[in-house]
Amino acid sequence: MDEQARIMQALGGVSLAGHSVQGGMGLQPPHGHDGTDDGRKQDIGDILHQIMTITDQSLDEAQAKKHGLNCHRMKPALFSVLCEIKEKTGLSIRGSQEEDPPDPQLMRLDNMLLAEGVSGPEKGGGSAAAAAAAAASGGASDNSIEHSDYRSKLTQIRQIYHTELEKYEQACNEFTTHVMNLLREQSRTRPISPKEIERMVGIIHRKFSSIQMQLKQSTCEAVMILRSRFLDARRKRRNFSKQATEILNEYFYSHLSNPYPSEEAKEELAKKCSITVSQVSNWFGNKRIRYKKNIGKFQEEANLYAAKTAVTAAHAVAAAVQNSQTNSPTTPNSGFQMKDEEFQLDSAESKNTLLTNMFTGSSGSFNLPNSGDMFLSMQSLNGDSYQGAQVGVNVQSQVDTLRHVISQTAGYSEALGGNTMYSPNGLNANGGWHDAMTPSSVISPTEGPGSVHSDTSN
DNA sequence: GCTGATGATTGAGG
DNA sequence: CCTCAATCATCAGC
Repeated sequence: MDEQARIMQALGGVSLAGHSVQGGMGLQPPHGHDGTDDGRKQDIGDILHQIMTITDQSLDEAQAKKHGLNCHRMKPALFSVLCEIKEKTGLSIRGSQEEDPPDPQLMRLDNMLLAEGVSGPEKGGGSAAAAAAAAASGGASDNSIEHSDYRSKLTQIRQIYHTELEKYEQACNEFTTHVMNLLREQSRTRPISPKEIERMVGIIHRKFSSIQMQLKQSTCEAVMILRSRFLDARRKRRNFSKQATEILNEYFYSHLSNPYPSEEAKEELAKKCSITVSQVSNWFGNKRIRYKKNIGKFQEEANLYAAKTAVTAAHAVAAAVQNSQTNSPTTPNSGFQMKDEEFQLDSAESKNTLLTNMFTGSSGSFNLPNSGDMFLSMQSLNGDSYQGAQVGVNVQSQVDTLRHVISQTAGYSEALGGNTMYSPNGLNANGGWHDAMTPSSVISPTEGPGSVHSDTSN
C-alpha cells in the first residue's frame, strides 16, 4: 500500500508538472488559474487513486460492484444512448460480412493432401502414390522395401498433421469460446450485437485457418520432398532379366519392319517379362532409336534372333505344310491362320500361292519390301548358323535357301520370283519404319496359339 | 575409375 | 496420347 501511494504521488506529480508545483519552486502558469488547477489536480488524483485501488479489490468485490452497476437505475438509459451513438458512428456491423470465397490456395493444398492420403479417410498411408511410383519402377519385389519405407514415412507425416490439426482446432475452439463469453459478458455493459460476436468468431476462425494453412503447406512440402526422394529412388534402375530382354528382343526382331507393339501386345509382353506396359513402351522406344541410329551394331544381334526365330518358323512351316499334305486340297484346313487379317487359308494351293506372292512381292498385303522381319526370319531356315553376312544383302541366296527348305518340306519347287529389292530392316528412306502390315504378323515365326501378335495398329 | 549398355525422363511434334 | 530424340543416371564389365 505504501508503494502504491508512492506511485500515486509520482503520477500525480508528473501529471501536474508544468502547471503548478507544490512548494513554489515550479514555473508560474502563464495566466494564473491557481484555484481551478488545484481542483482538477485533486480530481485526477482521485480517479487515479480509484483505478489503482481496483487491483486491490477481491473478485467478489468486483463482481458485486459490477452487479451494482448493472442494476443502476440509470443503466438502461445509458445503454440505449450508447447504442444510439454506436448506430450513428457506424461502428455497428455493416450489413452481413462479405462471404469470402474459398481460397484457391487452400483448396489446392486440401486436394493435394487428400490425393496423397494425408487428409481424408485412412487408406493405407496414401499408398496410391507409392503404388503408382512402384509400378513405374518396375521391380515387383525389389522396391517393396522402399515402398513400405515410403508408406511408413507418409503415415508419420499423416499422424503429425492430424495431431497438429487437432491441436489447432482445440485451441481455436477454446479461444472462440473464451472470446464469446467475454463479449457476451461485455454486451451487458456496452452495446455488442450477436452479429458482432459472430463476426468476431469469424475473424478468429480466419486467423486460425491461416495458421492451419501454414500447417497444410508445410505438410505438403514434406510430402513432396518424400515423394521426390521416393521417385528419385526409382531412377535407381535395375536391368531387366535376361529372359525378359530375350523376349523383347525376339519380338522386336521378328517384327522388325514395324516394331510397334499394340496395346495388347505390350500387355502380353509386359506379363511375360514381369515388367510394366510403360516399361515395354520405354524399351521399344529405346530399342527403335538405338537400332536406327546404329543398325550395323545391332546386325549380329538381329541375325542371332533371326536365326532363333527362323528355327521356330521352319518348324511352323513344316508342320503347316505337312498338315496340308495330309489333308485333301478341297477339304477345309484349319492349320494355317492369318490372325491379324482374319484371313484363313483353306487349302494347300492357297498356301502355295501366298508363299509365291510373298516372295515375288506381287500380292498387295504381303509385299516383301515391307517385310524385313519375314526376311530375317527366313535367313537361317536351313539350319545353318548364319553369321557375318549383312542382313538383306544376299537376297537371292536367302530366297534360294527358303526355296530349298520349302521344296524339302512341302515338295514345293515352283519358280519363285526374281531378284526383288528388299529392305533389310523395314526402315524406309526417311529413316522411319514402313507403315504397311508386316508379314511377321501374318506368319510370325514366334506366332503361335496364345503368343503375342499385333503390330497392325501402327 | 573408365566406358559402353541400358532403363527412365523430358520436351517437342504430330 | 504416342513416338522420337536427346539426355540423364545407373549398371556392369573391364
